[in-house]
Amino acid sequence: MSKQDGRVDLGLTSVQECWSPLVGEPLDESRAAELSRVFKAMGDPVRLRLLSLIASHAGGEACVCDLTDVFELTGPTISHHLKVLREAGLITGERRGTWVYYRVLPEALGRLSEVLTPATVSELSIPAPAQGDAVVGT
Amino acid sequence: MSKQDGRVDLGLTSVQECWSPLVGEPLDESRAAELSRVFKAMGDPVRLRLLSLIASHAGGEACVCDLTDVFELTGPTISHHLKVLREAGLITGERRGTWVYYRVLPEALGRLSEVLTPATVSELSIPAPAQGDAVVGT
DNA sequence: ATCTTGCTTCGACATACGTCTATATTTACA
DNA sequence: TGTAAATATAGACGTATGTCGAAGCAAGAT
Repeated sequence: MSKQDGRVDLGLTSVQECWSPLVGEPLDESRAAELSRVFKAMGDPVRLRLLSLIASHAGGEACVCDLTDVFELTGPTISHHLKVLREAGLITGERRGTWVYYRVLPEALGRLSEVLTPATVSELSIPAPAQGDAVVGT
Repeated sequence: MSKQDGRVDLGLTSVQECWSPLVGEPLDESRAAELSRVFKAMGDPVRLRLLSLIASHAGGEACVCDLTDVFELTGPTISHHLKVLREAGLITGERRGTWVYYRVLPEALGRLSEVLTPATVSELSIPAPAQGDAVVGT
């Protein structure tokens, strides 16, 4: 994907460290399984909104009652979705008194964005290492 | 989620543009539906590997025959998964002669990473706008 | 023309998933 | 102790999804 066609040539030969895991080299079976579990958890509109509601809630956390009201779904259904997000490692829940508070695990989102971001570092508005090119680690 | 707790305060008051859509404000129903369709497409190990294989293949594209060999799955199944990725807007296919070549749509990955990245910009190694803070557009 | 090869579509099937109601569990409070 | 409120779990049910084999469609080869 470098020299012989019309696309950007970053002048890198040992490129792997610079590219995302996704586009740099074929994902191996186990990493794909691992990653797909997280994406699958986000592959439902209700769960995405839950994630977003939790993340954007004041204090970075939200109790289940805050979340249940937003949807026209029963408690058990919300509880189920929260469990899926929890088991995907995207959120964590803590009981305080009668209520259970959920918050997003930032590392999880971070790892995910790592998978996607570098793929398009040249096309995005993210300030890429400017006279970069020489950045290749080792 | 800014001043009153122990977390990073970027000194921003009108913060939305700086945060990802996901953590900045609750995702509205239609955007969540839209996004979740893409995540759902990536929520399968085979499809993730297909995406990765296409992206990392020489020339940035791969023909279906290149992909089929990698898996112990029948042609129709691979074809089905490619269709899902296509309909999610993640890849595009072009017929040249007998073969069909697929390539990843970089904007799609870009948009996705936009959703995730800024959420953790402070914890990642991505060079964030340095004396930034003033970056808030309008 | 007909055959072959590469890929897609169709139809069927088993399993996974989202939702519900009913029931359990945990904690607070009278 | 008992009752009420907030979540979670269990079980059931319909729909969606991943997989396959068989059949269809293009495009080159004979």
